[in-house]
Amino acid sequence: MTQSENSNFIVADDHPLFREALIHAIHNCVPGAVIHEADSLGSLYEVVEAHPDADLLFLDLHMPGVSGFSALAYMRNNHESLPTVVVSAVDDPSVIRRAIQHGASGFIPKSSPIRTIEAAIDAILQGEVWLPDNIDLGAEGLDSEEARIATAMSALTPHQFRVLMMLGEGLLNKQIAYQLGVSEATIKAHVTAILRKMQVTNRTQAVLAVQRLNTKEPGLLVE
Amino acid sequence: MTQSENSNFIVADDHPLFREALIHAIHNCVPGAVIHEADSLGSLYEVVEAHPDADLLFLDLHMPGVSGFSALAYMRNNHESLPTVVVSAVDDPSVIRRAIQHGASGFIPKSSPIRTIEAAIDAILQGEVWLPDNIDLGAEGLDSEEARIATAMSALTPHQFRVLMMLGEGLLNKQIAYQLGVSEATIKAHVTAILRKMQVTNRTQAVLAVQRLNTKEPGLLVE
DNA sequence: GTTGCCATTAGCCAAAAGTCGAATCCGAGC
DNA sequence: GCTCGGATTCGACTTTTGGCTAATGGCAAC
Repeated sequence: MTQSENSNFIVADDHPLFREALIHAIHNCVPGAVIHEADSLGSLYEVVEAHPDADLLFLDLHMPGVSGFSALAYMRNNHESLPTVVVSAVDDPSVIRRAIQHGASGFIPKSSPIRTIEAAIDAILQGEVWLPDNIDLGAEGLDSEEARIATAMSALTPHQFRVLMMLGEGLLNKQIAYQLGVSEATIKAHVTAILRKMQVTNRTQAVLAVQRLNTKEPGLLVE
Repeated sequence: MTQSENSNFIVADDHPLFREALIHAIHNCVPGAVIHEADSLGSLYEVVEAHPDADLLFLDLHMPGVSGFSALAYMRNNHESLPTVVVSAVDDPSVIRRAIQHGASGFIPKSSPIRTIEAAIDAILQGEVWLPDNIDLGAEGLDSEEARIATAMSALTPHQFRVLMMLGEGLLNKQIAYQLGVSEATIKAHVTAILRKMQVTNRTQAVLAVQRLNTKEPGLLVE
């Protein structure tokens, strides 16, 4: 019961059932809340654009069109005034830690009991950063390479970001153009811009960079 | 003290210090053991070829040239008679589970005390599958997509496999050709063969497939 | 309004990627 | 020795990428 003067929330999750459950929980916390839904990267764009005044975004890490921290990184750097809570089925401590480091205002595991979820929503609306129990954020900062990629990626325009995600599916320029309903020349222009901003020289490297922001653990490369 | 009639072992790890420690432990278990070392994918090929009669391979999951289960999958399907023990700094239960499912004869976390490592070596030489304590293999089989990729990958020839790993580093055909000392046309031919065997249509998709065999958790895609 | 950024497209070009067919090499088996 | 099949190699050819320029329209800030 935090505020009720027409609070605006956005729930982005591709699982209708869970979306509904979450919305229900939100209504319990904020009776008069207005809630907008998104079930994919595309609809998230639309909803965020249509409601730039939203108070809070509940973001799933896995939706059609995006996977991992890409969307979170992008959101945090392009809509700074919109706090984002990550809602995810993965509740690995390192994933939680990384979500917070990427700017999330909280992390709600999907496996949480409703009571807990409601407590989380309340806490976050109070401005707290809510985390599951037993989570030690630890001192270790974000992998510097990962941070660099996140920053580079948030410099992308919405279209570019979307194209990048599609590159990450192994699609051809031609296929991307068709799916987005624009000419291949446009996609090429976007890709060129993406490569420049990401500081890589070809699409494969761009895709590899995106992979580093997946929910899986970071590089653990040579050490 | 299991056997000592000229046992042959291969230790593949890019960390000299740890390699030495492991060799020392092996000698403690098998006094007269002959040990061959590899510190990269390239040298692993050479050593395995030079000693096809080896009794056991200790394989690190992260070496220059390979990362994740790729090398394990390849080894298991191309040198079936050579049992392979995974030695890794990552000791996540799911990683251990997947290593076994990819055919490893055991899993030794690098963090183990020497005593434990020696016990593990002994056990494995007796033909047992050794695992760290508290590991429940569980019933869940390998992600079917992951299994498909592993199978496809083990159908690759050594050269093709190597090229695939280099694709996974975002290298150009030209760079791969230079590093392997052959013409670009050769690499292109390899790549074409790789794409066919992996059932993908371009290098980006091949790289994405390889990524699925990384130490990180499997897909957890749409669900 | 003007300025600037973004998105869109075309056209051109060089480089890279990918396909095909063919020559060569090499080990297993006869 | 010989043959056979697969691996490796490569050149020629087509398609895809990616860089560059330039022009258009929309939108937001100044």
